[in-house]
Amino acid sequence: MYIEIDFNSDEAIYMQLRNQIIAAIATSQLKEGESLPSVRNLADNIGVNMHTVNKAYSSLRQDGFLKVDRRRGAVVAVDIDKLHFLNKMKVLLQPVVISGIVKGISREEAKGLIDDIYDELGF
Amino acid sequence: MYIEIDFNSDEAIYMQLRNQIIAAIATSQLKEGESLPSVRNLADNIGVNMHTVNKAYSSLRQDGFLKVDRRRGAVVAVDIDKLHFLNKMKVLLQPVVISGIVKGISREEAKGLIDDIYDELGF
DNA sequence: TAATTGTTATACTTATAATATAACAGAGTC
DNA sequence: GACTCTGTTATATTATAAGTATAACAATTA
Repeated sequence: MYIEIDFNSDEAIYMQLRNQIIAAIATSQLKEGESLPSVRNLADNIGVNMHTVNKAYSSLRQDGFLKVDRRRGAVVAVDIDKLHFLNKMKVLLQPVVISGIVKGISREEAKGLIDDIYDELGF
Repeated sequence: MYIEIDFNSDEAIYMQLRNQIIAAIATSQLKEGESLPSVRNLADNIGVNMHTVNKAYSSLRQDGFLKVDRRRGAVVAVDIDKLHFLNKMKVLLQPVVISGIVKGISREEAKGLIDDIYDELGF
């Protein structure tokens, strides 16, 4: 697990952590059933507080990317409720896409960006 | 201009304002060259502080959705630098789309969401 | 002159992010 | 049994950002 935190970013540390872990799952650097570093261990590694890592893990658990195994700590366990997530995803995409529309970005150009992202991850 | 603020939302008021103004531009409720309500006027209407509206206007100006005409106040004036905005848009879409990939949402399903958003706005 | 425009400055309150210690219950190891 | 490690919870503190509250400024309009 290679995590890189930008402390000058305006994005919260726990969100950077969250997004990078999800990306690691998407690229199979983290596989279903695999354990993540302990909150204390990862916190030491990247030089942040334990609670910051815990907040990232908690939100990942909340959104169905992790489960907690008392024996093995935080484990990758993606629960897939596509319908629910499609709605959530649309809400998140909406403001970004609408800004694009105003800026003259065509439907096909927007879909091109989606293609780019899928391509770069090898999907 | 119909603006509706959800004070219980976790989305900042000035961001709700910003997104709704951009959406109004996209749907031609606000047209190029049209004036927006004054910061004080709009602030009174929706029941927030003047500075909250000013923050929304400032960020819209910064991102090239408005210009300030000393005679007419804040005016819709979309400056279009597509290339720059495509890059910005990709960065914003990335974490959302990657989450979708992990949740098993296919490339075509993601593009379907883009279509939905364009369709709903009539583009 | 009076009123309006966006903008800037200052001060205050509130909410959230992040840090710092500390403790807990459950599980594994010696 | 003693010890260590797991996520989790509690409490307190600091820092930053959001939002409110007044006030003033220069430019413009009536």
